[in-house]
Amino acid sequence: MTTTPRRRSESVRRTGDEPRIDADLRERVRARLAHSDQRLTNHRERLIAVLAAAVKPLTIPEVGDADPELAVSSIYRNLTKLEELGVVHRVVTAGDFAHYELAEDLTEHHHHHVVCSRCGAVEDFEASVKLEEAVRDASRRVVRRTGFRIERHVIDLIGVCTNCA
Amino acid sequence: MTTTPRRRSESVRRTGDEPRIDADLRERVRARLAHSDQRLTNHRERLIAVLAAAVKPLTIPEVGDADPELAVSSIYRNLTKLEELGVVHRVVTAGDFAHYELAEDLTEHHHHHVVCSRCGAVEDFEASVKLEEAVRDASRRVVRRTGFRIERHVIDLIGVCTNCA
DNA sequence: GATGAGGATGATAGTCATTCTCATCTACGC
DNA sequence: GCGTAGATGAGAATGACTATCATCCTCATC
Repeated sequence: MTTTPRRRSESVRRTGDEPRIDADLRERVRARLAHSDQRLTNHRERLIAVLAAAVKPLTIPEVGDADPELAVSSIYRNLTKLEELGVVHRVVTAGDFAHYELAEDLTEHHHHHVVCSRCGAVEDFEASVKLEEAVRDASRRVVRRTGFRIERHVIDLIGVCTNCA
Repeated sequence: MTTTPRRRSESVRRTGDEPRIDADLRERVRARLAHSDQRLTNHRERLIAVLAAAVKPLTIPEVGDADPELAVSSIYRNLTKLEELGVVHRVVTAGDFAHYELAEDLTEHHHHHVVCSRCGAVEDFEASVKLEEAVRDASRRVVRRTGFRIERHVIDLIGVCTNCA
């Protein structure tokens, strides 16, 4: 815990009750939940809505700020469950909080992360075709050598963000 | 904290008092410490010795198992300090414990990691020239776009190790 | 070879993100 | 309406990590 906690209550949207979420996305999430006998509850849909609206992976406090109706314990519980089901993905950084984003196969947007080593802030970037090819080659080699079943890859660029510099 | 703590007390070496560490490595570490008015104490040298002997990044419990004379609180303190000084590097995974390894510029061995998403175990692998080139290109693009000062990159292959499969 | 000062050590207590508990609520079938 | 199974949320518990502080080196100076 060397970094200071980040507070960013910026746009606290006071939505009435309807979570804004694309109908197509909702159906895909619902299908994935149903596959494991899980419901897409109102709260879960809101959670998805917050993540879908974000342009970068969010921490739990950020999710709570974006929709204050969501209780912290429920955010944790639901994010954990949604991660098990492959709906969201947890991004691990050196910061104090884990970051969460929608799974790539739901957003159709394969990307990677730029991470600030000071404050743990995360941004997205897209890799070149050459980079993706090279990673795929490496995966194949590693599978042969170690016996790991490789499921995905992470490419992080680590540096210092403009805020911390 | 979904994974169970890993206990691996394998070869608990009862060294007399001399930490086995390559003289060249010791001088480079000492120089780096001296640069910030830090001493290379007996305990720190042992810590380095444990990491140098390992073929993969170790957790704090693993370091403690490898050299039981080292107190846990001192391991934490020293690893934190050594990381600040760029002597060791902290590897963040989804597991319960952080992993530590010697910094690459001390080992002259640029490499990346294969990480088990179940238990957090880590192995090393080396990337192809093509992969490294592609990452360097991506870094340059990101620097132009975001203003981040990029210092290094992480390429992790995430999967399930043979133990957990 | 004492002395003292500054840093290092280690047992223990504290911190805090995350997980667990459990009483309550909600959705839905009967 | 009634029952049941899962979802919620406030607060307690967990546990990796950090801070504290009395004690122990290390080493230069006398």
